[in-house]
Amino acid sequence: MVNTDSEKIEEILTRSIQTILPSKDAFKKELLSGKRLRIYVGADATGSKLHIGHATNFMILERLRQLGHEVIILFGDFTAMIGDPTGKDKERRTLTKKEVESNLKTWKNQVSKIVKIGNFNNGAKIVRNSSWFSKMNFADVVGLASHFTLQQMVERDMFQKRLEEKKPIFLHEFFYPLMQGYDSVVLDVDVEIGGNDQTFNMLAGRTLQKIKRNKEKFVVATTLLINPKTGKKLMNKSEGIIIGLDDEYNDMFGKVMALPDETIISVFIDCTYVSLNEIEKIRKALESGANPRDAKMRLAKEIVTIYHGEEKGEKAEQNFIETFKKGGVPEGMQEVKAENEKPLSEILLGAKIVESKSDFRRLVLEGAVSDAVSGEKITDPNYKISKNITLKIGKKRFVKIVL
RNA sequence: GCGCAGGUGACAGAGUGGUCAAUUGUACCUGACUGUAAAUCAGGCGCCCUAGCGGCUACGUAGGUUCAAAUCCUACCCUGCGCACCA
Repeated sequence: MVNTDSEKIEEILTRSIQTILPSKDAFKKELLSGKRLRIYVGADATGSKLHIGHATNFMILERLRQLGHEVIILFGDFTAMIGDPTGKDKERRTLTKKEVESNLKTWKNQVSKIVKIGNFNNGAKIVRNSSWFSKMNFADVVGLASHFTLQQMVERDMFQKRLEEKKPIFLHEFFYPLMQGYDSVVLDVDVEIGGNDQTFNMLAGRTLQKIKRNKEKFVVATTLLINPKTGKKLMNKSEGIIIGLDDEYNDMFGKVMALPDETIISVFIDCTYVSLNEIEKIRKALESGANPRDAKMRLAKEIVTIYHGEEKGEKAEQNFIETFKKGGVPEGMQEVKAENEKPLSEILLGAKIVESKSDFRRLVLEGAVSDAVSGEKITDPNYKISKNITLKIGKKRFVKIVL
């Protein structure tokens, strides 16, 4: 039986949700009806990386799962094999089967930190869309396309913009909404949850559900993490910091600390389990002049705890205090094995810590490389390794070189 | 198919024979200041080395002209706009 606690439902429908289509009331009514709904979240399998922006959707999914609804997580392996919808990519990379498999594995591992997956009381099911798309033939595709008009497609903001700018729009880009929409039909879902940048695609699924099954599909568009100052998306490759769900715990903690202050509250809401009441308290504290750093420390700890457990959360916090407040050396840093008398530049290049020897050279000349223990700077770009050494590169990179 | 415009570094966008490894902005990196935040200031931002007014590779692709090409010529590929085609 599903839980129809009105208060609980109201909270779920408020937190991190921007819009619900056709309407929040209609969806709430559906949830209150006691009917067990089938709900899904999809994500492309392009890389194995999921970040805390994705987590928002999975958190909502999990809340609904806990109410007793049927929950599906869609692994977009087929969509990934075709390429990126923004069309800009020149070499569309086709993933091999092996890559897809390994992506799925890490992906599953990350998602399971948030959503209970598996064959026990109401665990989430994982599906992949290659299982139906790879079987479709061209006639099927044309049939699917016949449900939409050019005008509907072109209405989309992103296309409008490109039309205005006279930038190319490739035909295949119209297939992404179609494919995503078709996922909904195959899975016969009642609800889809996704970031608000996915609204158009999710609505395509709503349209198709109506046509194919004469059935309503609710679209839940969640808020994206944005930097209120620049208006740009956080967790965006061009904006810098991406906090991956499988980031190493110290790294994760550090990345959260490096988030802009203005985003603290929204990250609390969208990426943690801290109650809204408590977040409100934090917000008020910040307003009345509390040091944002402390709020961010709390935030970082909460987030690390979700993905690495409480113990690591504590540890990351301590490490952070040791390293950055007191200027010490963090625990659990990357270790690189090296031969005696080997130039440091080669060692670091081999470990992909620097991009090139020139890069290393620049860093040395900028005074960015030092012995983390003694604090002594390395000033010779041709420095050869002769003993175990712990290096600090810039402010945040630490490496231990072991002979 | 024809005509016109265009293809430049992560992105945007200058440059139209030498002084261009390429103006500028954003992003990014480093230093100072800090709270591994922001703002600000300073520097950097293709690769290699024996580090120099050094070498190599790069302005869609392939050739060519020239002492010298991102810049000129030819062919090809790709994009936009317009015209034609409209089965």
